[in-house]
Amino acid sequence: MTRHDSHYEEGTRAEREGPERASVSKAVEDYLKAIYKLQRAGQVVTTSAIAERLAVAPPSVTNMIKRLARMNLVRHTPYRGVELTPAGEKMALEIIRHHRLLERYLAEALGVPIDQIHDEAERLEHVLSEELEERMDALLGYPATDPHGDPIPTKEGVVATREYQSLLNLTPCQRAVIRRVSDEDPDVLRNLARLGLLPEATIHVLRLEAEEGQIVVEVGDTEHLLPLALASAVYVEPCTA
Amino acid sequence: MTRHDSHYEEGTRAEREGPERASVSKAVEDYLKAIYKLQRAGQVVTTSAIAERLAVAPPSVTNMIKRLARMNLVRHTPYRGVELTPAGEKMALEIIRHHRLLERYLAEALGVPIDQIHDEAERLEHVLSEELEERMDALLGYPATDPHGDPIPTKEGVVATREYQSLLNLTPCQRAVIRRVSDEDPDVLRNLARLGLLPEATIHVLRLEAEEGQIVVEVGDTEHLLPLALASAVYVEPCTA
DNA sequence: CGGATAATTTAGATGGCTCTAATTTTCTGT
DNA sequence: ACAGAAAATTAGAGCCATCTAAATTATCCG
Repeated sequence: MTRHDSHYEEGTRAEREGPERASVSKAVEDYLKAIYKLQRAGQVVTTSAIAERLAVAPPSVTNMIKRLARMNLVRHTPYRGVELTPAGEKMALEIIRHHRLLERYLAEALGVPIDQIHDEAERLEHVLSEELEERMDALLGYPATDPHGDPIPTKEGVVATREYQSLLNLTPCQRAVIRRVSDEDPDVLRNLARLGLLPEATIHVLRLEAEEGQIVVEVGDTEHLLPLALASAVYVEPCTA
Repeated sequence: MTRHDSHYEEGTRAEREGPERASVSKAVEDYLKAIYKLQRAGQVVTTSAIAERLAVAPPSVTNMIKRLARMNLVRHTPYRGVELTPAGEKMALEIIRHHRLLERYLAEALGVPIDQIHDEAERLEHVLSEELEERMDALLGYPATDPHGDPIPTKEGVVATREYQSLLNLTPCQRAVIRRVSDEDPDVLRNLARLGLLPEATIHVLRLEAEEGQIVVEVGDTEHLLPLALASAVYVEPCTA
């Protein structure tokens, strides 16, 4: 009866919270990741925030929250919001690690354009084995960040968080190294890539255009007028020289 | 209301049989693949054969068959068995293409041992985008077979089927090139790999041991006594010299 | 050819994840 | 401090994919 081995992998096993290996559905992983990111962005994580992030109706969230609470991945105070337990946070970080490692791999090994890697990784992250994770990690030389500049959590769940300042804060004549670009909007990302405005690039602020925070920057040998939408997606570390 | 975009992707859309793009659940893909393989292995595809292959109870199969029939992926004659429609076969071949391309990629680009590639590919095949498929294909130089020697269907759904004879049919002193190894049993595969008995290897049959079809073969410079379990998993093309 | 056996299907249930509509609770502004 | 608005939850439903138990249909053999 090999039949009974494979069908109850999704969730049921995790409920008796064995320390074994938590096989969990894609939906659960998506919720954990969303909660983690909202939590990290400050304040309490509300039902509606999760709903919006996952493009799901609020009652679906309430429903899932209850399941997550039963699995001890989340602590829920009704009407008050939700908080990851250590177990939940660990799981969230594993998924984020998968995601960011995949992004790096897709960009580096397969040459996938940076504005597409997010969506690809989004689908792959749920089926990446530890074995493959390890192989990709080694092949890439154990990278610390993904192509957007976001830190890749370690296998132990440690995230090297660093805050960078917005490109918008720079003043004319300053030089800076791009450290992170927002991965929110693929369009923005595609345009940044076209202009060479990606992490590790050095830029030189030439001047500010009066209206609406537009900035003229020099990258390599060419100068570009950056609209607000682009400039606000770029985070930099000013050169101290 | 971006909310309504993403939730009805699994199956529901395919039911109104648009010629657009069939987003289909993992389960549907698994059934199609199973039916394809059983169909190809000859005879009528029965409910119980599918059930056994997928390690699922027969009523689950009946249930899914009805859904597949509604989607026009399968023709079902109650109590008589099932047959893929052209649309169903095309879809099955796409998945098999994904699977075999992934196997090749995992082996070649990531160095995953041959006895593990099947299970990895099994999970990845359902989330591989056309974009990534194309990139992997190009990177590998458009390979014709997977590491077990099974043909990779083209994007158009053409499979270059070739029949090879079993190693067991060879007679002493014959030389042959291994063309295919069965991917059924990972253990067998691991042992074959350990002995260098993989596709493209040239072997030399030294003699047959009396009992139970054991065979002594030379691979490279060393000779091995192959138990039946191993020998029967190897398919060869005899050298015509 | 007809009854026993095997295969298939129907019936009915469950769990996961989603939805809308209705209700309850919390927040907020005057 | 309270009424109206906003947020969260409950209620009730549906689809997918699975299960077990029971009924039906096909097959096979004496």
